[in-house]
Amino acid sequence: MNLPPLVQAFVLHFGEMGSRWGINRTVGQIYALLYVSPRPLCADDIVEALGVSRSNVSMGLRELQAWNLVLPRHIPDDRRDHFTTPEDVWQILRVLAEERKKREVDPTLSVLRELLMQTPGSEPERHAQARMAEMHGLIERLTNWYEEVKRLETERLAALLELGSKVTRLLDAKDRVVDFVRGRKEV
Amino acid sequence: MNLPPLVQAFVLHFGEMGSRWGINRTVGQIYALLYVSPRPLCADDIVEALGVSRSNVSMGLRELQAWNLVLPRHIPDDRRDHFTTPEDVWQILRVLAEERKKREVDPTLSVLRELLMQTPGSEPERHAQARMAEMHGLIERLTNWYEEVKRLETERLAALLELGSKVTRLLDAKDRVVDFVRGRKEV
DNA sequence: CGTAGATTTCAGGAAGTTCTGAAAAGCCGG
DNA sequence: CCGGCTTTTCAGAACTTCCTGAAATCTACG
Repeated sequence: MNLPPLVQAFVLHFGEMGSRWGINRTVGQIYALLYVSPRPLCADDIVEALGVSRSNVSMGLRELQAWNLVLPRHIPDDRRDHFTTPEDVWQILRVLAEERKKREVDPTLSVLRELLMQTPGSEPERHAQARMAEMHGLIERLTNWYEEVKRLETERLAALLELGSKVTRLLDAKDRVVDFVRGRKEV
Repeated sequence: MNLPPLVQAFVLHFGEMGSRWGINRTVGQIYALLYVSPRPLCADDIVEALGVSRSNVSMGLRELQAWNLVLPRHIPDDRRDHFTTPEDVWQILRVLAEERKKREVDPTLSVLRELLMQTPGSEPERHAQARMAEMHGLIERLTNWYEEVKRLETERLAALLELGSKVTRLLDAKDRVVDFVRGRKEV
């Protein structure tokens, strides 16, 4: 591996975290490298920088493309494919959330739906199904929320985050106003 | 494996998803089984139900305890330890979020902080550090939001989810009111 | 204490994944 | 359609993780 120390530390960390994130070391390193790189890199650049085999890089890039985490970029007068990550970290977040949902949540949701359609044949099955319904309900709320929020443009998403739990205070305020108005009508 | 079909399907699914969630098959199955079970189970019950070795169950339970995902429950007149999952799925969600953050986000955050303290020695390093700063900023916003939201009791959390992106409309309304009031003052 | 029941630890085999070099397949200008 | 450059595929080596049975340890009661 042949990189400035700051970059190397970052790349190595992503490699190690890779396994916790369900991607392998090389894929993590490639991503980290592309992320901090000032210009798009081609496979050979990556081989050079990380000191892994050419074919490993090829498979890694393939996987990152499947995740929509890297973008192909054409460099004039160079036949080799080059890759970058999106500039905007919020955009990266969106892609990441979408892909993880697709892989980690959606399959479970569909299995749950299927199992909830069936008729339980015994008391333990009835209980199990009730528990599945609870889980299904929770996941569905979360994904509905996510579907709404993901459409927000960055600006508003940031504002929403900034607000945090204070939102509920805002909600309370609204409720008080509504109550107040109702009260006046009823009087 | 010796389970009613509904339960079996659920357990098998969790086993398969296990690998995507960074836990192994057996751990996933044990969790699923405890989750749908109407009463706490002991290790032998699990061995019986899943058809895996006793020691495997022991290690699985150990890991689930490390994740705070199962609770030991004492059964009168039975020396064996029994385990359940929390009743409340919202509670489960909280624990899950907390543990995943601890394992998947916090280490990166601390590495980023460290690297941002260093002085870049070259132009590529300067660029890399700027990118790290962007990533750090985003993660910090997200975790701050999370820290606030996780304190909400279930009721309010649910309300917040229900609201979804409409929050921003509420925000807009507030802004309009503020602008209006300001306008009147300035007139 | 001693002992029966319960749990944990651990070495090593099974299963799964990651990585490599070599060979095959694509692609493009001439 | 040839020849050089690039990318992909793939079999198997290297490595990692998972799982088991056997042995060690723990624990509570008589």
